[in-house]
Amino acid sequence: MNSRRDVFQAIADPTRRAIIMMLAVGSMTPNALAEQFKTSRQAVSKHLQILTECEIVTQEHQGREIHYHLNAAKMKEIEKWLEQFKKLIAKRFDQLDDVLRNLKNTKR
Amino acid sequence: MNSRRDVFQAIADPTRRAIIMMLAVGSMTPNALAEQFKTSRQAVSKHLQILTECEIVTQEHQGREIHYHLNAAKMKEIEKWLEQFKKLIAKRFDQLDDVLRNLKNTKR
DNA sequence: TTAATGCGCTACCAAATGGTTGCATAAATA
DNA sequence: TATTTATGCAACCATTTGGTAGCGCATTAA
Repeated sequence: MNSRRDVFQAIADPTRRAIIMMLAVGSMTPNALAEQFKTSRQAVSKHLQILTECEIVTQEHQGREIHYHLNAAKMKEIEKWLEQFKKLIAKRFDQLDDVLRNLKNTKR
Repeated sequence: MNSRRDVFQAIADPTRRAIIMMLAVGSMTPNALAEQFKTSRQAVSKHLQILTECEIVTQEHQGREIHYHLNAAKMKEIEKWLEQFKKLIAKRFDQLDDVLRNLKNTKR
């Protein structure tokens, strides 16, 4: 309920996912980003603010422009969670294997 | 803004992530799930409804109990997105390599 | 200096979210 | 049959979200 600012929140919005993809290619300004989408500059700016709070993005002031850089390392957290998840799934299949093995052994 | 019901929405909430983890181990009823958390049965039920709409979870009626199963395949979508992302990042590093190579070649 | 540009920030708004309480229904139990 | 149990569902509420419009502040251009 409270404003969780984590990676999962960051990638929950499709516009934000698109922004992340753009910044994965190279740093950009809010205006440059906004031109790529159908949303306004302000909307993009708001997403950038959220992404900054999630520590997925950092600012670099260059004159009157602000370049947004991607903190790719932060994305590792998603990968880590997915790995954990996959480990649990694997364990489940292992248990299934055990069951199947037992069935095999006990069958006449 | 509209109610997007996708995998990314599904894992955006920490309680929902926990539910997914529980179901990764084995199918469970709402009551059994609720006992694991500090939230109410109804709250968990609402999350299960969202997860069902996201097609991450399926129901299996068994008498008066409803067993919720995880559709692990759906989680692949996250993995797929992450792969795409990593490909872009890799490309960026490749470009950086090019730059470095050029610097090396042109330096006296 | 004046005008234009890039951007943040503050309302403001409709819709969604996450949660609670209470009721209805179906199944198991006494 | 009466009661308990498992669950969904609707109503309600405070907060968040995603978006727009407009103001203000630097920085660059004319």
